[in-house]
Amino acid sequence: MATPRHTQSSPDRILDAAEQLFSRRGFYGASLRDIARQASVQMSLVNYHFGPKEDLFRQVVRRRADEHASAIAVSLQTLLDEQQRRPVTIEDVILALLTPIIDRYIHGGEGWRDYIQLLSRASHQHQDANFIAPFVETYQPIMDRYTNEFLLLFPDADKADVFWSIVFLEAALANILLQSTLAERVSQGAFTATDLSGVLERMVRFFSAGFRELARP
Amino acid sequence: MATPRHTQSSPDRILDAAEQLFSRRGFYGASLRDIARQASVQMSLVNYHFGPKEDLFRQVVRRRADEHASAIAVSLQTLLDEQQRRPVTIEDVILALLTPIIDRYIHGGEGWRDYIQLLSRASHQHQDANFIAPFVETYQPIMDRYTNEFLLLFPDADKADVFWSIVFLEAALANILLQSTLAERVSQGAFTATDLSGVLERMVRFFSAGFRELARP
DNA sequence: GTCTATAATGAGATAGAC
DNA sequence: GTCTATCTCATTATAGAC
Repeated sequence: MATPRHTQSSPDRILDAAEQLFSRRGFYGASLRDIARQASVQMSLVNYHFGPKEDLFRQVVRRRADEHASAIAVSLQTLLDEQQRRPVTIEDVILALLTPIIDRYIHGGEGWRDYIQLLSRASHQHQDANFIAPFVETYQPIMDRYTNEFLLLFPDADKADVFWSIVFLEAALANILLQSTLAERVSQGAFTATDLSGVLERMVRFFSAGFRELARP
Repeated sequence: MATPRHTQSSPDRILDAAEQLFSRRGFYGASLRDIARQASVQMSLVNYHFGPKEDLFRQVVRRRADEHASAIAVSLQTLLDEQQRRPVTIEDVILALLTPIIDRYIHGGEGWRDYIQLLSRASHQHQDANFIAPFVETYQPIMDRYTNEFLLLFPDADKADVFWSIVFLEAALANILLQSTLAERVSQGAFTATDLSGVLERMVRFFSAGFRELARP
């Protein structure tokens, strides 16, 4: 029995390396050569385990997307169950949507941070259908349910106002989680976006106020 | 005198083609081959006129960034001049910041839309210092002045709350202008982000409410 | 300024031995 | 499953004729 040089199997190491490099350099910028090198395997093994580059990418996405989509489905369902005992507010729904991903960003380790960068980046790569397809497939059903919930909260509002409010929320979320230097530049160095302490509470307050203002009939 | 096959000079055609392809496929995804083909020139001409790929990219950015940065500087100054006659509101400052870019997006033609996609994408590419450097150099000074103006509007607020509010605003702006399919997905086809009619007014209302809520001391 | 031709490198993918 | 070796193609960049 050979002593393994690595604690993880080759496929796992390849997935981890691909996740990191795709998230940092994008689909085109990350080469299979670099991925193989970082995973300490031969290039041919990547193709052996995962097929062509597009397939590798899809499997990188699926590994985390399924878990995350389930988590926001659960948090919404928990809220709907409570609804029988108390009225649900816009703050509740926003919190249910944001908590799972911000939790994973803060406590999920490097792999989750890499995946979340990839997810955020995908929201900006819509031209490339292949790039966003694995995300859309996974998230579309649950996001439709959230949209419906937002609409129910403001039954008298113009639907376009509610749609735009959701777009503003999702757009801000995507950028923040990209661990962007945006926060650092805005604050002129006073804080970084990596420091997400308090951002969840701030987003809930900020965007709830926005929803209420814009969705006023 | 040869009859020119094109109304534009070769360097202009190359810049236009590069702008479009960089904005749609990113820095790595757009090859010099494709850029040259789209500009109807030989590949060697690209290098002749603009040097290496990074230099070409920088010149694509600079062509529009200078004009846009000037425009938001002017709209801020106009506001500060009015300030002697009437109090300036958060709505005024947000409007001054957003109007120039949304105007250009709607009325500036394809070139401006391509550039704005590039700009939005850059806010997501912070790992690549070379990629965002030309943007930061141009926009940092004027954005610092806007940040200062936001802080002055809420003198009693926690500065972190104001910084985060700005991050939320800029993040949403970046995503919206990317002509993202996000809006289409959220509304389940009811409208597209390309249809930006009314988005300016909606953003001003939505984000003003968010600022006021979050910046309450 | 523009062309042809080509260098030099890196890309993704596969064949075949072990 | 893993390796070596190689194929084929696309990439950026440059040399040199006109």
